[in-house]
Amino acid sequence: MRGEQELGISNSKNENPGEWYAEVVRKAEIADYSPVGGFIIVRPRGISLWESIRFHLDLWFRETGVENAYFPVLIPEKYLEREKEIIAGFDPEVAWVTHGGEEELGERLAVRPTSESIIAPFMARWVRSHRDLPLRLNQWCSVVRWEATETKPFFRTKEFLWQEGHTAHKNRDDAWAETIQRLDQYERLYREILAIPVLKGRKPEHDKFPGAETTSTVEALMPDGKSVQGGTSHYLGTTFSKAFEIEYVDENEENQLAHTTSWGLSWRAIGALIMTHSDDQGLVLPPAIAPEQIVIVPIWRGDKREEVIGYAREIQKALSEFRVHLDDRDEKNPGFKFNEWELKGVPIRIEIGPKEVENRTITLVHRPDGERHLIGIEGVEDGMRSHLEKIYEKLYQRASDNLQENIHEVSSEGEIVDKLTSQGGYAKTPWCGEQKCEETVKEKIAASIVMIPPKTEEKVQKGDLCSVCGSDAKEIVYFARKY
RNA sequence: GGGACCAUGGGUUAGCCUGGUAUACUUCAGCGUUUGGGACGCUGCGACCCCGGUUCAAAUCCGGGUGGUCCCA
Repeated sequence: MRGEQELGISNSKNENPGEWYAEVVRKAEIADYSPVGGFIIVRPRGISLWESIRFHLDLWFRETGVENAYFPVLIPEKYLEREKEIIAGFDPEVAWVTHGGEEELGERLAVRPTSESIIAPFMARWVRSHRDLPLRLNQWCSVVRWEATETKPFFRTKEFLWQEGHTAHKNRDDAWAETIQRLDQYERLYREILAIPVLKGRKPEHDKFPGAETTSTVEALMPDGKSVQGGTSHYLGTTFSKAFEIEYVDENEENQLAHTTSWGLSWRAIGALIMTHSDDQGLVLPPAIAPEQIVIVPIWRGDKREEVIGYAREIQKALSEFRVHLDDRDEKNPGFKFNEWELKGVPIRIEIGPKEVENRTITLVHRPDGERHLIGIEGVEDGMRSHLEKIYEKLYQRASDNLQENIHEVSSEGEIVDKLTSQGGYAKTPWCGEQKCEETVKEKIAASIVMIPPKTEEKVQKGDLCSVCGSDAKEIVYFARKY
């Protein structure tokens, strides 16, 4: 039907993923484009997703000793310059404030691209003794990075919402454990809340956060074969402690440098969520994050209206532990409502008509695949819980299958190119550690090393050779095209 | 970092080549009839991305911006 095309999604996820994604984002009322290129306006349904992510992460952070704080959006240039790698790494994409009203400022102010350089000096002030450690701060805020490359809602925007955690510890072991703990929490968020499996590992030397000793990442594979960096956790060693003098007096009354970490997860997670599960009907959301978990659509005929609506309200009440919406609009017919709520991604639809009223039943439909059930209303709450769980399983399973099927073990440059060109996903292969070998691949197919798995999981075997240059391999790496 | 395509009411679009009154569907608002997969009738609101040029006259032709999508590195 014509009307369907115009109201619903007209691009196909398979054939035209870029347009499809843009269309889903706008028609599901997640976001709009801003008049300034690379910025987006996030609508209530979109922010609701972010708030849910924030709710869960924030809870887990608190349970593990993190306190929230807030630091200003503007950072003096002098502060930014105190750590030379930070300034070198971010300089090309810093937005500067130069005027207050008509008056030119004495010193220009950076709109924060990240907050290490404003938080570290205060950590230095607050930390005096080993008794002040560990110090764990987090802030929920937005940052601005003036990206030159093309932007895409949530995946790459010049301003984005994120959380940035900053911690200081007595020694390397404590700080390292911190980075791993945060990475695990990111993995948990993707798995439990977003129904997306991720791979954990570290970034190669040249792709580390400026000033970091190690950058760890969670990577998620999108259905189009590209990898998304879903969150990062940095072990900063004493780089920032030296630059900003974060020192403490230890148990033996000796001065020591603290070891610091930082870790962040942005609304890119929303992009990954949309891209992973949604389809040609629109958004698909896992139950844990859906603004409405269940929508009830009443269907009446003639004089049955009051009876049907009354029964629907009864069901709504029985399900009050869930996020339930009763769509009792008079002016829309059921078909319209079905399509609209599918477009918006509500996991479960309950249809209630005269038949259901008469038999004390409900018809229940799963959003991801249209699976239908006619069930009685005794124990409907428990039933609903298990249906929501099943929907989660379906989504996670499908994403997990996609990931497993697309990790290709290869041992030559030709295979890397072939696999990533024909199927996408990850090319898992031995690497000598030289950047030029990565460059060789990059120039051919714009794929790079996105992740190096922990040594405990993937170790090079004796005799493994770098698949590009053929010299002795130092580690196993994952090549992929990335967002 | 290179290249291609696109921009008309809230959404989808016709018109552009060959300059002159902007097309239709849909959404939206009101009223009435309606409800098991995007209902129907009547009434109403609503648009040529921006700046400049050519011209009596520009949605249309030319130049420059801005924004979006894609391809390549």
